[in-house]
Amino acid sequence: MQTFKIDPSEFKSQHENGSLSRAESAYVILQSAILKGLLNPGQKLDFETLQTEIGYSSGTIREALTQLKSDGLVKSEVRRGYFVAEVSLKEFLEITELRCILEPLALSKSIAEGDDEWESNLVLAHHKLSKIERGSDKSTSLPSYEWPSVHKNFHEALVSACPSKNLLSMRESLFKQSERYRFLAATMRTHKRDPIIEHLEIFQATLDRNAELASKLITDHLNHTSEHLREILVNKQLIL
Amino acid sequence: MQTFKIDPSEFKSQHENGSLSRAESAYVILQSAILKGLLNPGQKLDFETLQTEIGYSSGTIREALTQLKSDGLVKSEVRRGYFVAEVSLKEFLEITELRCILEPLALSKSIAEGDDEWESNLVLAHHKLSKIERGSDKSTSLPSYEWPSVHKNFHEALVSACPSKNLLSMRESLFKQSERYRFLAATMRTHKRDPIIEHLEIFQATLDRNAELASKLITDHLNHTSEHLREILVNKQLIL
DNA sequence: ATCAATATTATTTTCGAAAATAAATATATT
DNA sequence: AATATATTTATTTTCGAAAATAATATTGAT
Repeated sequence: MQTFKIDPSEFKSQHENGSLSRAESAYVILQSAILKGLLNPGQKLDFETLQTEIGYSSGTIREALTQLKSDGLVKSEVRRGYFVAEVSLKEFLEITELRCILEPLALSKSIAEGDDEWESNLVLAHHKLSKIERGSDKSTSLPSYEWPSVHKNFHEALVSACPSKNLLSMRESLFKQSERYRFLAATMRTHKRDPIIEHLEIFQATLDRNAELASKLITDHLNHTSEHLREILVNKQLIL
Repeated sequence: MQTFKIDPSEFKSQHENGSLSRAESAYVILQSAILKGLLNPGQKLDFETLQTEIGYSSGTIREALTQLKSDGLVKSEVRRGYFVAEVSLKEFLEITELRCILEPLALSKSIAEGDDEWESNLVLAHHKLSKIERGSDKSTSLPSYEWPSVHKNFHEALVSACPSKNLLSMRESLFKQSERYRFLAATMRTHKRDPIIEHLEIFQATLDRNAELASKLITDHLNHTSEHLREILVNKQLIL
């Protein structure tokens, strides 16, 4: 019996606090394990192991896996069980292409509809991100473990005023999948100059309510990051 | 205790034949009931009723509901249970707008990649559709109960060679949601002239591998159908 | 020794009862 | 009578054991 080296404690607390059901906790735990690469692409996910790792019953685990499947992070075959979804360069490029269509669309709608609350929330989100990216929290250059969630937060704040729930959930699903490739490349080098400037420019164009410019900038941003990741992934021969 | 008037027999057989798990059967049964409007928007879905209607255990029902939720056909609140998703004109227009972006994209890719098998499959699908739409099966003008699945099949055949699984699953999800509004309007008047011609034109442009024209035609098609449905829905005051 | 048929083992899938939680009702207190 | 507290009832959520199915190993026949 293999072990997955998952540490459920940080997520389980949310269940103890009553805000999440157990199935949801299990979902969050597993999702994080897959995104972070603790579970390898293609790996079999057998209930026995997952139960002992996470602690919940088989039925609860099963519900979490069902949800993960709809995120595209897990695949299943009838009466064959569940597997971590595979990764490929082809898929990564497809995801990027779709993001380049949906992100600017969501952003434009958000810009058109965003109210004062949205605006201040965005200012806050960008402030936190730029602080971390400039490493002003601490003078150490070690990549902040918080960066992924703060970065995610900023991009979510940008589009959060978009009224189309469908669009937002598609966007979120693609964002999640991209995160997986980012972790694979393990390039949380937030001290690079380009992304910092790009985030700032997107932020400013959005506050200026310049949808056209903001759309162009976010598309460029996605393409740059994608190209950067692609190089690393191909060099490291992590995906084919 | 309410009853839903669901007839599970037609879908259950698929489970008996071994091709589907029970949870998947339950999923298909419930999905169909929601799409067809047998279950009303906003309606509470309590396990007891669903169990007696469909016959499977609560755990199996629960798994089906989890999947339905990711299709956007069902919503849930923690420890409050499951509900049929609401409908609204606003959402319908959003769905149409997204379809107008994703369908042409998927179609273009399909045209670029489609092989001979795709082509002959498409010819067949269009043949079946046009046969039903012209009512040549029977001279009665009663709307064929098969039309929805044949129509769905044709649109699926168009895009089936698109290599992006993500794009296809988003497209499918939007298609499903649109179906709901179509059933609501209950306008399976397939004898109308416009949609028949439109299907034919899309079909021809696709076979000609004219991605640009095919894209334009499918967008127009979606907008026309949408406008048609919108009128009916608003007139009947089915959605606000 | 090879292949087919059968038995064993390992996993997934399903079930329905138990625990946990929320809603509704009743009781007590001011 | 109105509000707060306790009790009951109704539902959802969780669990782990039983049934179903697939994978593996064993046996027997050619």
